[in-house]
Amino acid sequence: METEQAVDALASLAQEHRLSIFRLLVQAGKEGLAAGAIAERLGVPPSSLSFHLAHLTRSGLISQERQSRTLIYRADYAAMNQLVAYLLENCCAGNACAVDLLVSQGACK
Amino acid sequence: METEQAVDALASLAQEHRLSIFRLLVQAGKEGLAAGAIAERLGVPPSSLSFHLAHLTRSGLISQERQSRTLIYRADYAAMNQLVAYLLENCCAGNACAVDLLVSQGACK
DNA sequence: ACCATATTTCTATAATTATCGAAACGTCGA
DNA sequence: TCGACGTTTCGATAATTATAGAAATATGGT
Repeated sequence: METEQAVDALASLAQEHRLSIFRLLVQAGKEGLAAGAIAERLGVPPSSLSFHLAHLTRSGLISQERQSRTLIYRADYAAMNQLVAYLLENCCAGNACAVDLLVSQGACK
Repeated sequence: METEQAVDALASLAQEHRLSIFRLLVQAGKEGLAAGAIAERLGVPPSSLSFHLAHLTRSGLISQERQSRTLIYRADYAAMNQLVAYLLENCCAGNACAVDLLVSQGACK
């Protein structure tokens, strides 16, 4: 992952509503969630939500699929993993590293 | 790490100059770098640089120590690891995870 | 005390981003 | 084909963030 992409992805997550959206979608898993369902849970007006969904989509962290009248959004785990990998590469540089910490904590399974 | 802190840290990194600063400081290690040295390498005017350093400091990702006339900045690895841990907890949720990927790649030692 | 150096804070301005109502668009069912 | 539904796009405005010169602060050397 290149720096510009990383900045885009970070900017997508660096906003309360968008981070909440992303977390919801991660929880929702491969089923994903309709825009309306997200709006309902977060209490964000439709046009504002749409703005944030578009932001996340542009940066590649989520994807969109039309299912008849509703639009289903899903977290893109690969993109998120790439972002985390980028951060780890740029934060480890031979120093103590989050990976060891997380593995020892049994995070992620 | 709480969501508000995570948003702050993400916002700190979601800016070209600040991400560059952070990467430089990670590379520099515990020695750290003086503000002037950073300014020189990045070609950012002093007052702008100061603005970004303050931003990173506020969010806890870097620390400041005065050494006579110069101010030394250092990356705070613990803070960065906490951020990455937050992201992994919120991106894994039982799914394929960056940690395994990175361990198998031998990232971070 | 004074001057030079390193850096910040102040201040104003420009640029970007967020908010959200209203209008438009795509899709379905009658 | 018409109306209802789910959602986006448009457009105008508010809020936040970035930029950088100039002035101020802190420190050390003479």
